[in-house]
Amino acid sequence: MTVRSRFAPSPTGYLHIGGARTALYAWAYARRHGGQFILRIEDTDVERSTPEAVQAIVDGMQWLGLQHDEGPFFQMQRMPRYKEVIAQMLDAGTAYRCYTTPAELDALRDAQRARGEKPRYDGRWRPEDGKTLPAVPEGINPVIRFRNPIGGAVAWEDGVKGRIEIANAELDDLIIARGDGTPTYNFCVCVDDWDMKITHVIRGDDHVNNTPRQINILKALGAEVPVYAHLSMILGDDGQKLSKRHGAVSVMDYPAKGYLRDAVLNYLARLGWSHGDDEVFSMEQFCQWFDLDHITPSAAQFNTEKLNWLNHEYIKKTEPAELATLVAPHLATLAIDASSGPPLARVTELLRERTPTLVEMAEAARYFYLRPALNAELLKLHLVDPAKHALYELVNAFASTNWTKADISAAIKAAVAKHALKMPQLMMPLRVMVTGQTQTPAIDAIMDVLGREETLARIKSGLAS
RNA sequence: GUUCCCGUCGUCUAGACGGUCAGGACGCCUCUCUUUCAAGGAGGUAACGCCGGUUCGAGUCCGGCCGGGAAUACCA
Repeated sequence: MTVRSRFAPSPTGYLHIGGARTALYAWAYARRHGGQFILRIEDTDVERSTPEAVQAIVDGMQWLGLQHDEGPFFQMQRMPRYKEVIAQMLDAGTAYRCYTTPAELDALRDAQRARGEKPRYDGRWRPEDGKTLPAVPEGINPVIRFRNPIGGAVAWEDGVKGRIEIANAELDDLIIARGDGTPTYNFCVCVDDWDMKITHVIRGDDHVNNTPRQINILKALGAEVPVYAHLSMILGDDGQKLSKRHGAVSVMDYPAKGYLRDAVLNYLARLGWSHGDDEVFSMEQFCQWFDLDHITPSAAQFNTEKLNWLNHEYIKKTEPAELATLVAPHLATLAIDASSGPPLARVTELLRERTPTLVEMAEAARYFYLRPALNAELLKLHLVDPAKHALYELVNAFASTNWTKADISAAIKAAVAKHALKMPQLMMPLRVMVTGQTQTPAIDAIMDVLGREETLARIKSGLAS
């Protein structure tokens, strides 16, 4: 049996972080077992589905690098097939027409609730041996209901949660086609999973309650029941359920915030699944290790601090040239022209040790490309008398210094020694004059990258102030 | 209300068979390195929701409770 998993989002908004993790796990499971991963768009909710959302999902999957082997399939394009199956079920007696109106249903449920009962369809149109059905009313388009088994229970071995069993008595005859003939979600899923030969359904926790119904439908269809694995949800940083208000973050927000794809993937992989103590691993490793047994059943809280750490780990490992390509769009966002200064790769090499995200890296790169304004306050603090004299000398020395980090450093150290100063007494004023700030990479390295001409211009203007 | 799911450091988690000082990671704190700040190195802080039961022994098994979530739609 070859494994076939699927990701089946409904296109009602962007691909959010929870959906991304679900997709990642379903994808990894197929990869792990040499199977296929199918993308299916569940767009039967015509009211809420939009083409923009479809595009957003596709874009998100693409950024994540989660390639599907088949699809995307659209449920709206499968209507004839659903109708065909419904006709078959009507013939087979596993489904039936129900003429109860929505208003009647509401009244029924209200009455049941008033009596403290569980609201459910009472089966008034359900055919039974020896039962006389009501007369078919005029002018009502019937819905089609699934004839759910009466006794016993539905049970399955959930890949994440273990054995789950629900009594059929808890399940009523759900509607599988509306009055206008359009099929409903629980039914479409069954037909799709069946037709697409899905062997493993890895999806969100919110579908646990649908599972017994789907299993019953699948059985009525004579279909093979797939393995189900239900993932618990991801909570926001604050422990609250993710929603629009809570940065219910689209995955596409992550590249915009300067996160690397592999870092996001790694973080998501680790959020709810584990492989012993392993924290940092590649997607190749993940695909070899991933299994259902080590998925946590409980909800996970998203932790941006840890994502930042992981992202930084990845940034530190990325080649400067590659980082240059990655950070370029962020520089553009900040209106920094990277062609107006030193090669970007030299800058990223200096910065990668200290910036956890590409956005921070871009911000930190600013003074390489734009001469910083003199900061009077910092100059006053660091450009003090004993050092000032040495700095004037140093500027002269720099004119003939071989412009490499080592030689620049040697020149500074010579000046420190000659004037009996402490290292920071020269390093700090230089740092402030050259970069306009006090927290930067090693100042000799910065001067080297910036170039002699620009560096000296900045120092002179600082000394003259 | 009813059904189902979930409950280990602040956070992510390890935890086959019941016996571990309950381990790792992020964060935080301390020290260290140092050319500022980071990064790095070395330490430290901190958890089995509660109550019973079974057992020589329970995070692990059983029961109850509490807390959180989901479903109970002609949404998906």
